[in-house]
This record gives sequence, C-alpha cells and structure tokens, in this order.
Amino acid sequence: MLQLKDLPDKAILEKFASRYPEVDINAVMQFLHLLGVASELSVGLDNFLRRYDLLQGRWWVLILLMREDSFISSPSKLAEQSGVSRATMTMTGLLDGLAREGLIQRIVDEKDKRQTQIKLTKKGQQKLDEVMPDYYQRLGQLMSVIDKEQGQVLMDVLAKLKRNLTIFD
Amino acid sequence: MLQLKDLPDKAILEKFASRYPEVDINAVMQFLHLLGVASELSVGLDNFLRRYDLLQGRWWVLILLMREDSFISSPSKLAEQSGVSRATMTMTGLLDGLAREGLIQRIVDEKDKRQTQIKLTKKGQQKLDEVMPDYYQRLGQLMSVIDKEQGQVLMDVLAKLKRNLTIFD
DNA sequence: TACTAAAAATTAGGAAGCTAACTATAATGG
DNA sequence: CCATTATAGTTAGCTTCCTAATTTTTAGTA
Repeated sequence: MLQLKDLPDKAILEKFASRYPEVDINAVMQFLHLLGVASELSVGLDNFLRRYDLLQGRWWVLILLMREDSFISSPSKLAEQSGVSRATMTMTGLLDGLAREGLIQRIVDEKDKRQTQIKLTKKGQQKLDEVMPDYYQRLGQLMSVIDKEQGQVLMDVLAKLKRNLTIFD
Repeated sequence: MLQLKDLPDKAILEKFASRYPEVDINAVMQFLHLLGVASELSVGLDNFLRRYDLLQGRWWVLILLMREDSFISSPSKLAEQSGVSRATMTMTGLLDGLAREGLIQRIVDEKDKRQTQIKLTKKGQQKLDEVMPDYYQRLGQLMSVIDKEQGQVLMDVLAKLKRNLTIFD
C-alpha cells in the first residue's frame, strides 16, 4: 500500500506541471491524500490489534468465523474472503497460530476428505468479545467528526471510484 | 493494508450489533469502504506501474529525485520521504536495481564520506517522461467523476480523519 | 586533543505475503 | 467404470518489507 510520506504540495505539482502539462493538480492531491490517510488508518488499526495479540489477518479470520451460523468455515473460503492466497492462509501461522493458541479448531470433514473445517472455539469467541467493543467504540469516535451529509458524499465518492478502477488496466 | 474482500453488509453488522451494542453501523461501513477502495486503488496503481517495469517504491524514488533542484538526494532522505526503512532502501534492490538499470547513479560525497549521493540519470528522467503523462492522464480520468464540491468534502473528511488518528493509540 | 555521541549505510535474521508445483481426494463424462 | 479434470490443502522458492546490530565517518565536548 502507498507508503509515501512526503506528499507533493501545490508548488511541487506546479513544477511537475511545467514538464507534464496534462496533470490535474486537484485530482493528484485528492488521490494521494485518499491513499495516504487510508494507509495511516490501516497502520493505526494494526497497532491497535497488536495490543490484543492479533494481526489484521488473524483478526479477520476470527470475525469471518463468527459471521457463520455454526461458526464453521474452510481454509479456502476464509482465504478468499479475507483476500489472501490459500498458501498464506496455511503458512505464516495464520491458521496454525490461531489453532496453537486455541482460538480456532481444525475438524476433519468426513464427507469430503480434501476439506478441513475450521471452527471458532469458545476461547476465540472470548477473544473477539475483548476486542470488538473496544474497536467499535474507537471507530465510532474516529468517524464521529464526519456528519451525516459528509458521510453520504464519502460513500458516494468511494462507490464512484470503485466503479472507475478499470482505468488503471 | 486492509485486504478484506468480503465487507460486511447491513445484515451482518446488525447481527454483530446484537452482541456488541456499541457498534455504529454507518461508521463501520464508511471506515471499511474507505480502506477497501484505497487498497484497490493502490493495487491498480501497482499494476499500472508494472507495465513500465516499475514497482511503487522504485517509482517514488525517481519522482523524489526529480523534485530536487539538482536531481540529487541521499538514501536516508529518500527512505524517510518514501516511508520505508533505510535498510529497505539499500536492500530489495530498490537502489541497487535502479542503479543496475542506469536510472540512478551513486556518487561518493567527498565532503562527508558516510553519505552516498543518489542522482537521477538522463535515462531515469526518460523513464519518468514515459510514465508520468500516462499516469496523470489516467488519474485525471479516474477522479473526473468527483465534482468540485464533492472533492472539497473528500479533502475535508480526510483531513479530519488524519487529525483523529490518535484514537487508535 | 582524545573520548564519546551521533549519523549514514549496510548486513543479518525474520515476518508475511505471493505464484507455481505437488499430493490426495472427489466429480464427471465417454 | 475408469480416465480425465477439478478442488482442497500444503510445500518450495521468491519478494519486499521490517528491526536490531555492525562498520565507518563525523561532530561535540571535557
């Protein structure tokens, strides 16, 4: 993700504009600030989760399991939903680590021996019960500076950008 | 950065709300969509750059050098500005790779022998002259769906969130 | 002046992701 | 019904980042 710390200011962009006249200065500023702030938020979230011995990936796995009615899913479904490769899901101790700490449990699927079922344990649920209230409380505070109208504009803008993603193809 | 693909919908968040009543559903949706879209934009940018044999890190180095009056900087300054560690700047072939391809040049600083000066070469400038017009043109198109008023709201919202980052501390 | 501090670059070792290849099992269709 | 194809999980090898320690050089101070 965008790690650039020293975003260009107007002066720099004007310098670049003299060589590359097609630049739309406002477009660049909006784009880079969007990526920059999102990246900082993501780092902030990571730091927050670290205090609960969770990394973002491990946390998503627990949440995705809690979404399921029976608290059961499979490695490939979890990988797809959380946006990592199946290899990453088994390596990196994502599942191994969670299982070692007793937050999830592997169950052999007798019907289809290719599959392993992954189940959220009581201890895993307890971990979420620690994290989530704190997370939701902070998130509410973070977003409280955005009023209703601005929130709608934000969601609208994000939706439009998402639809426009093919521009980089 | 946030890799979660399967963002929660209203139904899921309401289910979570019954266990964690402190959740502000709109806040969560806005937050996750912001991180999600930003992440997809960043991946899109990477894919775009790959066609010019650039990764995001390599590209920033060239741009940061072009910003300097004499096209000269140092590894630690570049590391700080582009948001990677000094170790990453020398390893990973960031500088080694760019030097090998002749896009930058290392110059020993005779005044302070601890430092190495990094200079953008003519070939490096040519590389930017290939990439930047295409980049700016696409970026202009991408952001063209956001009108002036929405753009101002977006920048305002981002600035407010940035100021609020300490909430995760 | 000589000793200590700080600073720049690098190196060592490790974390967390990727793709591609491999193994075992299940599903399909000629 | 058996041969091919597809799917789930894992393994191998690579990439790109990190922190902490090391080396060299400079700056500051007693």
